Amino acid sequence: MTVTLADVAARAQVSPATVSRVLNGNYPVAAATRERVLKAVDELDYVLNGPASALAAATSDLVGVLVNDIADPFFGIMASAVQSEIVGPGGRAGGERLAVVCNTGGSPERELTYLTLLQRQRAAAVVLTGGAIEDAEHVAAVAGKLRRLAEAGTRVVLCGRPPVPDTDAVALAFDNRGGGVELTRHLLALGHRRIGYVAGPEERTTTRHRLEGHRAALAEAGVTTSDDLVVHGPYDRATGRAATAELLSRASDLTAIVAANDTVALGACAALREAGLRIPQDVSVAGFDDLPFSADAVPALTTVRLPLAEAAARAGRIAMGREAAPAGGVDVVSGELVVRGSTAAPRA
Amino acid sequence: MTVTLADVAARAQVSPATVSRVLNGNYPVAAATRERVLKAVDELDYVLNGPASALAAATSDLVGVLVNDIADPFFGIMASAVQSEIVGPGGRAGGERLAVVCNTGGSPERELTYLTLLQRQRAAAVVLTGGAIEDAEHVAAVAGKLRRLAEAGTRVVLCGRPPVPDTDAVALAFDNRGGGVELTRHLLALGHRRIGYVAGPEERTTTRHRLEGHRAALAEAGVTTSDDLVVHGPYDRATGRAATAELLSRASDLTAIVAANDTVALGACAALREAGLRIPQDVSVAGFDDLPFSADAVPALTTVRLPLAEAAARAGRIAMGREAAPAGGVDVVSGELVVRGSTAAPRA
DNA sequence: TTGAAAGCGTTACCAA
DNA sequence: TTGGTAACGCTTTCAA
Repeated sequence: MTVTLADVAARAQVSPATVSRVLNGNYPVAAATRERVLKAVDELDYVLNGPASALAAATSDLVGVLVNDIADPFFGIMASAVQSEIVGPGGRAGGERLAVVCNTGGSPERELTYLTLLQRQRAAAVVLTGGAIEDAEHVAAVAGKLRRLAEAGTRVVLCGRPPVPDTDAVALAFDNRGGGVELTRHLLALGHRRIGYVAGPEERTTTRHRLEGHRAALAEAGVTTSDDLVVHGPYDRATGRAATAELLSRASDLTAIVAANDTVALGACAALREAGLRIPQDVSVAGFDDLPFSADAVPALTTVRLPLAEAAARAGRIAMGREAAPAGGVDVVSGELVVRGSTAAPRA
Repeated sequence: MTVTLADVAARAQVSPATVSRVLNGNYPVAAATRERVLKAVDELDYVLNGPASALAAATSDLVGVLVNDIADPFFGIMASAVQSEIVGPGGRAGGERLAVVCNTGGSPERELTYLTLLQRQRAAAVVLTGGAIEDAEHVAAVAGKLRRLAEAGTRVVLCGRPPVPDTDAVALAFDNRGGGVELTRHLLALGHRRIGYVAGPEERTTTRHRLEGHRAALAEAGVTTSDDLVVHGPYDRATGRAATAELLSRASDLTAIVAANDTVALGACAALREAGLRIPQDVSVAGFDDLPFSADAVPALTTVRLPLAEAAARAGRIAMGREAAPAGGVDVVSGELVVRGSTAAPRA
């Protein structure tokens, strides 16, 4: 029914082994023979059987990408960056790897489930993006899974989360704490003193690090604040909106708000608009990340640019072995933060 | 090195066949035996070999999802909806299917390449999302590929694009023309007469249908327009911005702009802001789609809601055979359009 | 440079 | 209900 390697071999008058070699291009084959084989492949409209190939070679051309929320443009960009970088060895047409995007929704269980599923697929590599959950038990479980994956030959890349000990996983960490410091310093320099903070979900490395940076900047400037001015929630627009409304009710003298990420910042803008406040005249909004849609669509946004897309791309490259993994398997991206935007000084 | 089915069988004192049956749960096995097997699986930390399984069963648990741009929230939502619906038969934990998200970037070649790659993987299903490219040669090539995929047992779902003849692909078409009519009627009812239109890329079904609807609504109201008021471009923010600037320079008396989708609408808003115009007081912006971030972040946006996420979810279900395919394999979603938002009448 | 043949780990059919 | 055992289609030594 379906065309197999053997069929191609028969038509090209060579052995299956030769056809395999031509197709994989990793073995010397006489030019004339190659032509003959390629011709047969074309005539029979042959398509390699991936599973069979993966079974025999003990590795597949699938690359898993774990994201918290694929509907969030942030992760979409990450996924896209990874996808564009995972061309396989040789880089010939059709020899590309396939990205398996796994939506964990921030759930620890699903994270583990997907890791198992990818292990089952004998994935060539797995890229975990976004902040890690800070639960000792879960961290240990993930570490175990990653170790097992690595043992089975799967390259592991952590993008935007801290390295995992005892693993040869490549870690691309972002300087979230430094970003938090810089963002808040920026607002302080403009004269803001009452600053609300819409933080991400609790028990997340990104949330904690960014908040730490925020507090450090305030302390450094001798500005006192209170826990009242911090509200936690998921990285979505609804949270930004509700949290901002809550902050306004708690402290009507706020002049600025820091949002955990761009999506949250958009929600914050919506809440301010609904409250009849103008941005940035009445309240300035500053957000992390640098998503394309926020940059000029919401010019009031101060953006701390964490070069995530580029980093993801680089992570993909590292994962694919086209670049040596840095010593220790850890590579911290930092010092590349950019503060910009059009936040304004608080009204006199 | 790695644990195999045979190892589990040995430890549980049963045959490999029995272990396979327990794992697949699609065959009667004595409760006691099942327990024993499950225990062995757990103790050995066994993970099924996907490729081997796929080879033997002649089908994999991968589902391909083709999108134009995964960084666009629109497609992120589609991908997410599909992902959440593709639980395999039985629906047991760990028995889930994996979504392979393929970023075509709107390129015909990549579309075909990915289709081939998915064919190679013996994907269980393939979901093509977004408008189709209107090039005869390419359409024929895609149709051929889809036919071949179907022959190999892959379920094919078209989501947001027209059905493909001579294929048993399930098509979920959106009423783009109807949406276009409704959107423009809404603006006309508000009193707008000079309306700019930022269209999507040319040679795309969605672009053409939406624009046709727009023109039909104008004609129906006896409003004359000109090609000057239509600018084409990719579905991105930059296009919305540049196109809007262009439209303003061509016709300074515009009072409303229709954007091809939400992303483009955000860009249009940015351009208006840069031009010193207010939304919707000076110029109203109306966009297609209903992305979460636009609804309240840009309250000036009139939204024509094409229930895409739901449709994708439904498509996923159909694809998985949990729901009978409609007669003829075609299902047109229509009559569910909702016009809402806060566009305003033009200034007197 | 090419061929022959032994796996790779499951599934599914046929018996028992 | 369970076991034995051919496939499944490819890769990869080992020889020639």
